This record gives sequence, C-alpha cells and structure tokens, in this order.
Amino acid sequence: MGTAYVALFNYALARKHGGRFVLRIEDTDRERSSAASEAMIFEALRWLGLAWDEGPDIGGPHAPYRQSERSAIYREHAAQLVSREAAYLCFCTRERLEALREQQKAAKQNFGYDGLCRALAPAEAARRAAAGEAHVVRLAMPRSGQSVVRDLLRGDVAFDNAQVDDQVLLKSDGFPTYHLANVVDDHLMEISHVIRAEEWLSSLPKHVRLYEGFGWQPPVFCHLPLLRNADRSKISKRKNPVSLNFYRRAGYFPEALVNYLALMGWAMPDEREEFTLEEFIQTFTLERISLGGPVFDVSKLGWLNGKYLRRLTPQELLARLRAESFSDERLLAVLPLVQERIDTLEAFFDYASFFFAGELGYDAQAQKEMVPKGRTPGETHKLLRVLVEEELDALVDWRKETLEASVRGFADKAGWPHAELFMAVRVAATGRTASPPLFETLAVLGKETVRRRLRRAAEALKSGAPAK
RNA sequence: GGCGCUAUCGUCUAGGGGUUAGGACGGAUGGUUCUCAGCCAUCAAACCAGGGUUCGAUUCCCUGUAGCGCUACCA
Repeated sequence: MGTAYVALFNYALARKHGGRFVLRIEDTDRERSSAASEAMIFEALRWLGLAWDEGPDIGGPHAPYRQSERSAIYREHAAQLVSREAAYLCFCTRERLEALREQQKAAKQNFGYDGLCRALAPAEAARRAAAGEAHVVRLAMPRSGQSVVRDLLRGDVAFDNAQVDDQVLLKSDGFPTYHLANVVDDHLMEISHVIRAEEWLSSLPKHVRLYEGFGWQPPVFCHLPLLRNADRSKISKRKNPVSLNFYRRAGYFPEALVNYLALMGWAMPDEREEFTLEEFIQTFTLERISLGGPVFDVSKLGWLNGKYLRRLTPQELLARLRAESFSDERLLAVLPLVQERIDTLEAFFDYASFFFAGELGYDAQAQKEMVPKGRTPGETHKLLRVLVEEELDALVDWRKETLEASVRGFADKAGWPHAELFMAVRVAATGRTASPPLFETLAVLGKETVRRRLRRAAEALKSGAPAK
C-alpha cells in the first residue's frame, strides 16, 4: 500500500508535466528481495493503472533498472568517492560495531560509528583491502557544521553534521546500501524529483553530501507523509491489511483505491472527493500535499468503493465479478475441494460460502468449538496469535505442503496435539467444524485472508465477546 | 537517550490575521420504503497547551506537550 501511495504521486507528477515515470527495483538486500516480490510490485502497479515508461521489464535508455544488476556501477562510484576522500574504507567487524553500540547505549551517548577506520591512512587501507581483508565503504560526513537541506514541502531543514552517521555505502558483500545506490541511480537516470516517504527525511543530509561528493546537482526532494495505522503508527501488516492483493481479492476496485489514496494528504481545490486518475493528474500539484500522517481508514475506502460499484451497469458488474471473485481460476481452485462434499449445484453456495466471504463472525458456539477440552480460551487465544504473528507471518511460500509442515511443527513446539490445533485453526479460518482438508483450504483462501481471520478469531477468544 | 518532522471534529480534510471554522467518512435521528441497502434531510462532533507579535489570532513567532519517523553491512 505504501509503495502504491508513493507511486501514485510520482506517476501523477510525471504525467502532469509530460515527464517520464521510471520504475526501478531497489533489490540490494539479498535477504529481502525475490523474484516473487518484484512480480508482486509489477502486478500491483499494473492493476492500479500506473504504467511506467522505463523499467526492468520494458527497458529504457538507462537500463538495467534492477539495482542487483548494477553492482559494478556502484563499486566504481564508491571508489571514486574514496579517492576524493568523501568516503573511506572501514574494516570494523560486526562484533566491534555491536559492542560499540552497547557501550554507547550504556553511556547514554549518541549512537553512531566512532570513526576508527577513518583515521587510517588511505594507502594503508588500500593495502589491507588488496590483501583481501573484509571491509565496507563508509561516507565521510563532515564532523562539524550544519547541513541545510531542502524539502519541497517543508523548506529548509537543518541537521548538525555531528549527528549524522558515517553511513555504510557499500556492504562487505559488494552490494550498495540504499543511500549510495539511490543517489547514483537518480543521477544517472536523470531523475528530476525524488518523491518518497517521510521516513527518508532524516537520511537526506547523507544523500545531499553524496551529491556534493560526486559534484552533482541534486534533484528536488519531496517527502510524503507516512500512511498510518489506526493507532497512528507507520502503516504495517501487523495492524492493517497492507497488501494490494488483499484488497483486490476482497473486491475493491483499482479506481476506488487510487481515488482513496489520492485523498490521503491531498485534496481537490474544490474539495470534490470522487475523481478519476485522469482528473487527479490534471489538478495535481505537489504543493497541495498536507503533512499530517493520514490514517488509512478502510470504512471510508468501502464507502468510496460502493460509489464506484453502484455506478456500474449489471454487465460491467458481472465482468468485475468474473475478473476477480468468480474468475475461472478462483472457482477452479475451490471446486475440487467441494465437489465430493456436495450432491447438488445449489449445495455449493451453502458449503463453499466461506471461500468467498470476507470477515467471519465467531459467536459463543464457534468460540467453544475452537477451544479444545481441557484448554482455556486464553491459551487458545495466545496460541493462535503466535501462530499468526510469527509462524505464518514468516511463511513466504504459501502452499498446502509448506503450510502443513509449518502448522504441524508449530503444534509440536507448543506441545499441542495436532488435532486440537487443527480444529482451532479450521473453525477460525472457515467458521465451521467441518471443512475440506485444512491445508488445501488455507492454501486456496490465501495468506491475507487466513491471517486476518485467525487474528479476528483470536481476538474473539480474548474478549469472550462475539466478533461481528 | 539524540536528531528530525508533524499537530483543525473519532477518521480524511478545506480554510486562513476579523468566518455562525466548511465538506466527506463514521455515529445519531427522521423521510422515502414490505424489509434491507441506497438515496434525501437534520443533529452531535475540531482549531493540542502556554506565552508573545497585533486593534484582533485557530492562522505568524517562541516554548512546552503529544504523535510519528530515523538512529542497521533493511529499504
């Protein structure tokens, strides 16, 4: 959701001014990046109708557009900075850095690199690196004075240089960090406007320092407010469905989602709340963005989506239904699980309804069914919660085999008989004690839906009151 | 802890030195109606606090408070 939000504003600015909207994949963290997550970004942006002019899949004048394929470029640029003494080699081990952090914490000092390796003579550092000693490249921030950086919406923002860390630019695995890769690519790809989330604002002095180090003209920076959970923390999957996939599955329309997102921190001059992407582009100006972090409010999204839905002709609605909820693909996933268990076509609707429903209710009866004999609602609540937040959260590959291994292993760790946990999960995920095989069912239901339902079920157990 | 950003109804926001501070979601009430939804109408609901500046501040400035973010060889 956050990516879509930022992409929308970037897209609108580019379209409004006849510019180019560039999609670059920042996959420099090998742990977190995968082909699957990249595919999800493509699919989500396409679904929303935010087409890019340059990108990994379509190429462009500044290819490649995947940072993982540009390593040589970053290494050259890092070397350039080192030769200009705008950066330096650092040989400190992770252990030393950790110890340093601990020490600083204990002494209530400011955190940050202490500059040990910065004192190394360049020739000495070069010798050690050439000898194969593991190292990173760090930014040499000035130790005194101020950096005054400009944000389009906030104006000049001042930072004491002493507060700004000597950021790692190139990791010991040879990959760049965001800071280096971003600055180098933005320059090379001729990016005029860096519109990104507010969480980057505190890194801006580092980035500006990098532009200076290279002798480059920095682009315009504009930091968007962060989307928030209802409790006002930065939006997260813990507290909100943030996957575009979830909303798509639930049958929200891309136009409605785009419209809603455009209302976050921005408003039409005439305060009109319903408008198309095209109208948004026409009217859009960065200057109208307001800075209070907007809470993502599903109920208002629902209202807006209802407006869009009711405007459709029955034919159009049918097409939507066929494209998403009742797609052949979806139905074909469900039918094999249901076929043996029904005798007539009409029985399908009763038996399979939970596959298509959104939230389930957990009345007193359902709560009783979730709690095994000899266990308390509290225990069951806690177990379901940990299952959702830890075990299932970490499960990237959502298939029946992986699910089964995961949940069985989890039951073992918790010391619960499999059957007891399975029943709790079954009732939580389907609302019934009888269902098709659990893991196939969970697989078809999808990660977002399952996690949402289990979380709700756990809540119901905790409060003891029926969740609606 | 340090640094930075932000602050108008519960939520999204408009506005801006003089306004009955406007709209939308949600809520309440009523109308339409066989029911529900929808639609329509009405109501309740806000300028974080304290100091300045000013004839006058919700608006400008300062301080405080609160929220958020950053403080990684994550982005």
